[in-house]
Amino acid sequence: MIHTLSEENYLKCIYRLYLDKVRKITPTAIADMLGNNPASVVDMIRKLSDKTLITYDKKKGVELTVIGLKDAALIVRRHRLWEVFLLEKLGYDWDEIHDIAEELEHIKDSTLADRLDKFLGFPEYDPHGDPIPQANGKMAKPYSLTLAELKPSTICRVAAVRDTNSDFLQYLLKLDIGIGTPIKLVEIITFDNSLVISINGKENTTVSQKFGQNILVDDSFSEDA
Amino acid sequence: MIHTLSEENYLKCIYRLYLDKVRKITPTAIADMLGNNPASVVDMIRKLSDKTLITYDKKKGVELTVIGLKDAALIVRRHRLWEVFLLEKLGYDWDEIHDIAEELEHIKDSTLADRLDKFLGFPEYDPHGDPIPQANGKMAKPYSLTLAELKPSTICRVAAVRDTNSDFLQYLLKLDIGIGTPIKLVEIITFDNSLVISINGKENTTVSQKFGQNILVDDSFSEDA
DNA sequence: AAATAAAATTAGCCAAGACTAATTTTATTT
DNA sequence: AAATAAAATTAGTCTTGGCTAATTTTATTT
Ligand SMILES: [Mn+2]
Ligand SMILES: [Mn+2]
Ligand SMILES: [Mn+2]
Ligand SMILES: [Mn+2]
Repeated sequence: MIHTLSEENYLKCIYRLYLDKVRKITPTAIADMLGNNPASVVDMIRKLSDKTLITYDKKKGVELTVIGLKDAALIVRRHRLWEVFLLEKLGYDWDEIHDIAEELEHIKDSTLADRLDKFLGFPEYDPHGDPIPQANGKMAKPYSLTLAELKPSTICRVAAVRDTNSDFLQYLLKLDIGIGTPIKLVEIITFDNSLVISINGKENTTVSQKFGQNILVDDSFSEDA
Repeated sequence: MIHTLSEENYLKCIYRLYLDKVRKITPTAIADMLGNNPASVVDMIRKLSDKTLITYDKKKGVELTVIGLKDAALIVRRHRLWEVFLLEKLGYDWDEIHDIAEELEHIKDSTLADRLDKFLGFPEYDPHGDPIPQANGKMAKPYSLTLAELKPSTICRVAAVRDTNSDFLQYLLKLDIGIGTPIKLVEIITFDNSLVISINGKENTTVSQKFGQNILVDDSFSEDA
């Protein structure tokens, strides 16, 4: 079964809410995420239900069916593989790739994703640190611990970024923060929860709580001692 | 100015007719090529005229403006660059790439084509032997001499294929004919203009006139003696 | 429990891009 | 020159995927 571009974007949005463990996926939640009108969302919920990609129940909200879950994962797979391609092969910066991948993910061909995967050397993570779903739709657990949740004096590595907004990514480039960069959380300013951090051993910098909530970290070092 | 997917497909179609030196590009000619209804074509002619990509005059038919010509060439540029990518990097066969490139050519990003061009090593021809337009919209003259037009006993090389239909390309694969393959035209059967040819020095084979009209050849050997 | 607010749904409208059927214009034959 | 055929155009319809405005349903407050 093939899907239209719009159907795929809705499906991906529902998948994201599902992964974020939103207890009840409502028309308004979807509308907010896509910037669409709730009335339009209700229409699409009907279409996706008819295609048995989702179920909808006033009590339970929207839920993905087994087919819907797999199809959504495969769209995300294509998105993230194309992001790797754009960054590694075509030399784009990490703040430029998301919007292009947003179009490339909809290219229809049964073997394209797998060929791209092979060509790229079977990458496990995309340039933003997000895990790439496999051909069977299975995906590794995304990172979930944020910099803002750490205790002071903790040392960690940047594992992924939550936001792929271009402004945020460019800010990170300026701060010299990328995937893998070691960061030490020096202090939390109790007044506004600002974070004093040391990036890669350099002098201290202060960033906002919002900033810290968008950096996903790995605080378990097996390789780095 | 950005164009919709449909606008781009119409523009490309008109560009093709222009390159084929069709004396007067009419709504029916466009409709036939795209498999659309002439009424739909008339609608789109209005849209493309409003965007000053073409002019339309009952006497002269459709003509590309300078902008329309360049934009059309850039769509073809993207199509052909993606075809090279799919064949050389992802390992597709030459009969599989056209339809996928038909979608990829519409991806919108100002630097994508040039980056892809560089990544592929600035190829001059696509896998079907068609010249790839440059970033400025200029393109080398396509090959135009067909196998069916040669005199018997002529030896040539396959330079390009006119048709990118999958059946035709698979037939060529089976006959072991690709771009660059040497072919000798042994004899023309006067009854139905069938062609007796020798592929790469092998024993004679007979092919139809239609077949010969879809093989573009180079009969001037500078490198091959 | 009533009142109020928020969310969901319905109804109706719009644009793009396709179609068919009918009509008008242009070209070809006789 | 008429008759006929072909091509172009117009008018009206359909589907997809948006929208707004109005209504109904569900949740929260008071
Ligand atoms: Mn998308
Ligand atoms: Mn990403
Ligand atoms: Mn196309
Ligand atoms: Mn080609």
